[in-house]
Amino acid sequence: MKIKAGGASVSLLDVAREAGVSRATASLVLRDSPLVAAATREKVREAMMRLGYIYNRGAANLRQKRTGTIGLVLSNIANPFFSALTAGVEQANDLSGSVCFIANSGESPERQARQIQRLREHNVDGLIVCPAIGSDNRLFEEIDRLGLPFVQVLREIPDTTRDYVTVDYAAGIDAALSHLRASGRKRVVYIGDMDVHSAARARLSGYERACAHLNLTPMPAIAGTRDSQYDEAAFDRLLDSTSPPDSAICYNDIIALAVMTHLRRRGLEAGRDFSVIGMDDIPAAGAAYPTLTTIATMPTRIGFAAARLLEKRIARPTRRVEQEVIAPEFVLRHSA
Amino acid sequence: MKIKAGGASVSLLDVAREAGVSRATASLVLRDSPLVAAATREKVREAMMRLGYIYNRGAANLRQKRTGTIGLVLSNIANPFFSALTAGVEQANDLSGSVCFIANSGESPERQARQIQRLREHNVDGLIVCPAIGSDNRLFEEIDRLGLPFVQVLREIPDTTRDYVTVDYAAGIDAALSHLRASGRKRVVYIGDMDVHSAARARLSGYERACAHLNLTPMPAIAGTRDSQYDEAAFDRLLDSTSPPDSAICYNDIIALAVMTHLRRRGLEAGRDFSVIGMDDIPAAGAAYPTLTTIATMPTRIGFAAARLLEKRIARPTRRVEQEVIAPEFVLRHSA
DNA sequence: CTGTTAGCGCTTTCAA
DNA sequence: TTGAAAGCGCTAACAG
Repeated sequence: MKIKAGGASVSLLDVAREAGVSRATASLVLRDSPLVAAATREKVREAMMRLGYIYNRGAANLRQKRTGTIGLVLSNIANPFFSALTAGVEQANDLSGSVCFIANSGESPERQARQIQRLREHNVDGLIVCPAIGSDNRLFEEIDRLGLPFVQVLREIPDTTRDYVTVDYAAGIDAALSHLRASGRKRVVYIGDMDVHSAARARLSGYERACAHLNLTPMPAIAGTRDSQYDEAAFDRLLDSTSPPDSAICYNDIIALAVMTHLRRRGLEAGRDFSVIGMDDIPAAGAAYPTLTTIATMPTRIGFAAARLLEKRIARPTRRVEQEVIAPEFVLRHSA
Repeated sequence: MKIKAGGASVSLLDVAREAGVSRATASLVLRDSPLVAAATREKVREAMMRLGYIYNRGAANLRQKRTGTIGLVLSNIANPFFSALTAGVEQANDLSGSVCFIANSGESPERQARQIQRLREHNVDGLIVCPAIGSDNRLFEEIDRLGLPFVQVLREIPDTTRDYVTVDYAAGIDAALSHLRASGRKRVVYIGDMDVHSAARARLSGYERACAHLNLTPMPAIAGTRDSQYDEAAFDRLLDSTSPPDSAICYNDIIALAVMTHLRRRGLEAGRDFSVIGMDDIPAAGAAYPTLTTIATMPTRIGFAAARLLEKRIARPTRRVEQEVIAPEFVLRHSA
């Protein structure tokens, strides 16, 4: 048994020599080709073991179109919602045998462009992106001009039609408002209005349509910010007005939890005196007191679906564009 | 302006031809070599722009030792703690210009081995691993036999000395117990004892040593499981005993939150009737009611440190092994 | 300062 | 069923 000196890696040629065959034959063994005789295959396999051979995909990629890598570009990895999404992508990848680069744009379009560029240099087979707030179309247009398979998640860039995974927010909000109405609430306010991306707009318009449809009078929405704060003063004014709300549906769980805390400061108990419903079902929602009723937006499932969609696109680049819509689940707990 | 047909990517040779120079010169421009004349550089740069050239690192990597990629193998990406850690790694990588593969072992040593194998095939420059429970030494021995730079985080494999980032749990627990004693608690129980990995053992022994050192009588620990459950029946028996505990320090925040919920069921209010302290400071801790006092284990900082350590190891493979210990922070809220 | 040449480790015709 | 030869896109060593 000979081992190459200096940690230099053993190549297919080494294996071939060791097994007494040509490089081409060894290559066929590598890829389980039926063309090679069982005995030869065995010899080669043994040589690989003996030398501790590691397949060099980098080299193989030079000759093939696919690299078996994809890129996942998120607007904020630290957010538990996105980590669940990542887990979903990872799960699908583990099944398909590809491996995933992760990148964090931190809501910066510049950083996002840099990351995507870097991923392209690494020859990823495709990209899953949750676009940073303020992303412009040009980058994405370039991506599909180049024919790089690409799936958008959650947020849609305007004037764009491509593979896309999103959540049927309207359905979730409809379920939530139905529940509120059934439990006697009549004045539901929406907290966390912001016009930053399609998901935020979809949530608000889901509320508006549900109100119309359930015969509830919509109230003016309370503004929110992209870092999950909301206009507490405006909320206070509304609570002190002559016709205060009796319940709230919030842009996300983080805002909902803040609202509950604020209500407590005002001596109101969420669930009894005022109903609060969040969105996303982050781990903190189940741990809060009272536990937060919320609309679960199924991040793991979103990630899994996006990875599958990307795989399909990579396999057939010209297939028609597909939009997958994940059904949310209404999670009834104690805050509403 | 000519564009290659069929989405075939433009190579450095195309650029060189377009600019009227040789491939080698173009390559130098690519890497900002001072050897090339300003005018030539400009010509080449323009040609790159014109053709929409994308640097192919895969090809470059065939000639160089480094690929500018690292692998991050975690035991559970969906856990918010690890997503914060990932964000830290990403941050360091963004600075150093490398890019990060992410893999999830899901606490399965087999899956972990498969993922690491896959990453090696992609020629990663190094690996950051939080070993799955039950990992055996062989895989890791092989990794450093091959001289693949490698940093362990949080959990230590027995009989091993290599680059390692961990948290000074003992110091955090000491601060927590000091606080409990100062606020009049005398009987502190440890909840979540499990002998699964070094971090779990370090947390329990931190409790034992702090008790000794602060003159508190240690109580028999309540058992926990790796999926963050604990032996509630045993806890009940202890509460009903003749000498019940007046406070608890828990293996992690998840267990601590469950303990608070259980106390409430028994009519006890955390913070007033019984003190509860968690560990890690996950987002849910701040959102709980009462808000959870905890020992923040700084996951982002851990990830950042690990990435830096790995970078140093990659740069100088023979440097002496380094262990970095992150200082935790005691976060005083309302549960204790 | 720029060009020539020789590979990196693999896959892929094509021929034997 | 196996082998020889060419080449993927780049960098490194050397010569000019």
